[in-house]
Amino acid sequence: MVTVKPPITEDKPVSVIMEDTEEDLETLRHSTAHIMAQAVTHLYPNVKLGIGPCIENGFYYDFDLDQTLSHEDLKKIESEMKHIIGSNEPFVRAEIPKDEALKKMEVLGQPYKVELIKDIDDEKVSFYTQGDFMDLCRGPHIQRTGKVKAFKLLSVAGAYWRGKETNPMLQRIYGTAFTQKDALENYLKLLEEAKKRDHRKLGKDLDLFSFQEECGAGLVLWHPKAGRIRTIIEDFWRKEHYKRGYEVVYTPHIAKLDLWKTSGHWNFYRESMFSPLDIEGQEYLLKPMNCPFAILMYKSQLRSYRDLPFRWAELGTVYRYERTGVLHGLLRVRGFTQDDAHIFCTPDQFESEVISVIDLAQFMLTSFGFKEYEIELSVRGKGEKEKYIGGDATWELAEGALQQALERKHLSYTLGEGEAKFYGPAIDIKVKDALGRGWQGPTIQVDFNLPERFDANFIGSDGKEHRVVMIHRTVLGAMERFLGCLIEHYTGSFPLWLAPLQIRVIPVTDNHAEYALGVKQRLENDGLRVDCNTINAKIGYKVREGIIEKIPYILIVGDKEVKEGTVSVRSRKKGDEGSYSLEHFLERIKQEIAAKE
RNA sequence: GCUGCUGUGGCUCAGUGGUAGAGCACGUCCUUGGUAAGGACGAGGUCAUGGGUUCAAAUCCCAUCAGCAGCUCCA
Repeated sequence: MVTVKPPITEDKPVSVIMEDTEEDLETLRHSTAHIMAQAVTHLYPNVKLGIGPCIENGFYYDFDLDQTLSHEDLKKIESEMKHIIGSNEPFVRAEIPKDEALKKMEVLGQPYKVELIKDIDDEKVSFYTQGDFMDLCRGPHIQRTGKVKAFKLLSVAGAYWRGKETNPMLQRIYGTAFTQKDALENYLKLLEEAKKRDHRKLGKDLDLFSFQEECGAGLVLWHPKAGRIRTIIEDFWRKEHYKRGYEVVYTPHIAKLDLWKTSGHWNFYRESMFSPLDIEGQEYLLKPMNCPFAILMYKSQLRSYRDLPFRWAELGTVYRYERTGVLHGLLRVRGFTQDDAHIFCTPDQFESEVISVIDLAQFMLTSFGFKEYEIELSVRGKGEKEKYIGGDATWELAEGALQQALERKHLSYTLGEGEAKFYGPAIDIKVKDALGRGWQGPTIQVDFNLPERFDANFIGSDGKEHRVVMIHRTVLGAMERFLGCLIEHYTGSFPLWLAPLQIRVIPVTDNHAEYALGVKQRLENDGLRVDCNTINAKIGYKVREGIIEKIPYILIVGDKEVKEGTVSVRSRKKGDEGSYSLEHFLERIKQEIAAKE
């Protein structure tokens, strides 16, 4: 494909032949955005243009229009785009002195472009023109509009000008483009597939959880099947924590306002907290975090360096006020249970503690089948120190310590500036949902500040008081979000060890019901989760029900099985597998459970 | 919170200014059927909630609640 690129050395445009690469696709999409803007300008001459970049899977362009765009309008815009593509106009690059460009955009009534040009730190600015449409743009672009072979406009949504909440809201049209028609179709199919994996849909279909209007937004009702999964996760979680020297603690859901003032939450986290409750004239707050309780517990007696580290784990349910628009199924809720823990240690122990938490987080993610995740080192943002508690020295120390732990583990990570918590930097691990959106799961946060605010110390070997180091961490994140990610990860087909119902026994006729119930009993005696479908229906029907419910194993028993003392096995993975003795089957699934497959 | 869209029986959805429909699911009965839907009959909805317009509203308007896409936020 050929692209029109900005000049490399000389003051004139050059064309460069390129392979069909990712960069190439970006150029195509960016050019398609320009064509869309041209089409919109044709249809709505008064439009004020914002910006129109390419993004991960396509492009968008922001428009300021008097009327709101509907899906019907998208179709009109699409057909106008097809005209423009059909006319096969060339993209022509031109450089204009900045002041001239400013005048031009003012005359054209394009205030957003004026603003953009003013921010450009150069004497000249570049424009690209195709046909009757000219747009401020750095480039590069494809050679002619006719090169666009496959595109589709996907949605309209509001977006603040330059991403600032105080700026006017523009209408953003999202679209995508590919070099080949089948690539576009594949992408659209992929989106359809992703919809089927959506945990909100599967949660309903598989009767896992619900939200009820009467209950409130962002408050999860865990139905029995999800309850079962959660119990399995929690049991596993507890076992693994005890193995690693953790103790399990429990703390209340509310505490006096003063506690939250001391901890700093009242000053730094108030907008995420629900309003105080009045209890006998005292103000109490619903907890948004578990940490102040842990530190109170720590302070309940004098601590010696000989006792450290303390590793106190807690499945702590917290409540955070989230604005209505940000709620998202199980992935962003208002009440959730963190698989929290607070580690109190000496400065010397800090690094090895962080490393073992990283190990535990990796072990947990691997156990639940997550192979891909991103690690981010979340540090303070530049020039916004007022958002954080604590002095520069402690922050730098903490940030450096986390970074060192990551490097010691040879883990690749990205740096998230301004992503730190208000009380300290963190290592955040993100897991992706069906649509590839990242959600924070495990997190390891250093806190040199709470110990200071609560004056939490230990007696060192020198007999003097020293400030204790506190680590907050989760290795799953929150139970709600984790379940949501699990559902999408497995498309609702949970591995045997997690499946709420592992096995269903189906008798061929009423005559085999007794045998079927016996099989069920036998399997239940071995701790398996089994039911037996004795309803009056043909087995094809019952098998279908079992498949839709994504049950890992369906056992069919009829005359043959009764006579031979066997079960006919239908697995979710392989389908009909023929008959096995019950003992053989038991052996097999016990192995599968142990392997967490 | 902001922009736009949506809200009809358990689920998926159709429908129109004159007092509601389909399929699936559910119940009863017939059928006893070997690996993705056997048949008959039946029950089930104040069309999210509260106002307003109208002779008349589930259908139009407003507000609230809830959901969806995105922005912002969060992380």
